[in-house]
Amino acid sequence: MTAFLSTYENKVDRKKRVSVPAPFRAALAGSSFAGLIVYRSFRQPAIDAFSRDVFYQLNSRHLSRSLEGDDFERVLLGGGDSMFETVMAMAHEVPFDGEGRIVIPPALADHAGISDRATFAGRGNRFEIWAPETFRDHEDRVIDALRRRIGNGGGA
Amino acid sequence: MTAFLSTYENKVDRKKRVSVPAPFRAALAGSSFAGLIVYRSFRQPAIDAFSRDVFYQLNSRHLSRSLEGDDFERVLLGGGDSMFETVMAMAHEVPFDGEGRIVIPPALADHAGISDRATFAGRGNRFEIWAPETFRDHEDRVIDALRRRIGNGGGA
DNA sequence: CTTTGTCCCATTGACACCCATAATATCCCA
DNA sequence: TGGGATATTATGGGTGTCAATGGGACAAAG
Repeated sequence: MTAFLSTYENKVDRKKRVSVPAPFRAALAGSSFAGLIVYRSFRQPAIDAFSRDVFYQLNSRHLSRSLEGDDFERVLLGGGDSMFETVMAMAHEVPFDGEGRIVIPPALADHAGISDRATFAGRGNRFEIWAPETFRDHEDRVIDALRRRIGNGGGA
Repeated sequence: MTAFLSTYENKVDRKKRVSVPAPFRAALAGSSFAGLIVYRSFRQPAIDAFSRDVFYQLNSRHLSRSLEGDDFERVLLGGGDSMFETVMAMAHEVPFDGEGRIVIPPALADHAGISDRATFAGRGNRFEIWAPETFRDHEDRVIDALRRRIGNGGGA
């Protein structure tokens, strides 16, 4: 499976459309659905985005785990994993238009503070969508923390 | 896999292209992708370069580890491994052209201070790209430090 | 009838691909 | 061993293609 790599910044046009970077679309090719799964990030002022296939894979894995444990109650009634169930309810399916653009659901754009530009940040198996300034600040802080943690050991 | 050895200096042409030294390209032969993964070095004013295959292996291991552990929260929320995620976002995939050249992403060239010439320094499993003067200064200092250490700590 | 969203087509600007040349290293054979 | 032939590299530049963006037409919804 291809990974989501690198960071891209694109324009949100006046119809609220934004191009998903071509390399990310390529990583999604072969998916049963031309589009994305998105939801509000729990930890950050950002949007989490997945391939629909990975999402479905997660779901079936979740189901088989309950079945293997003969936990019929759980399969039928749910519960016991509110995180999982909450995310499923929060998720939006957003389709591509003919040019590979999406419309970010207003509630999510709001949460991320996205208005006229959007940053797509690859995270391997998924990617995130941010307001550009917010993203820069956030990454600067994270990189600083990492640099402090690894020190300049080895230096050479 | 062959290692990246020795140091080469090449010209950056007016289209910002620079030839990757042939021995380094040879070391990358057999990769599924004719090109490199590059990102800003954490510690130095330089660019780190990897084989793409190494990167993708990292990623798929990362996912399968989470799935095998049924760690849905980790997959869905991310945030469990900031080094991994940060590098994924910082990384650029740069393809070779027919002649084995790459275009260094402007942000990275800037970070390394590269304008019209670039130095490729082999580091075994990876290599680095520097501005020539910066590289010379840096190596001088490192070699000096090493020499002092050996001289004092002694033995031979 | 107005509004919202989807589809389709046009524009532009960057870059990947192509070919050409020069410089270097390598090989082969006398 | 020398010297020319040959392959491989590094470099320069033109051009077609595709991605990103903009906007209009049409359909669905209120």
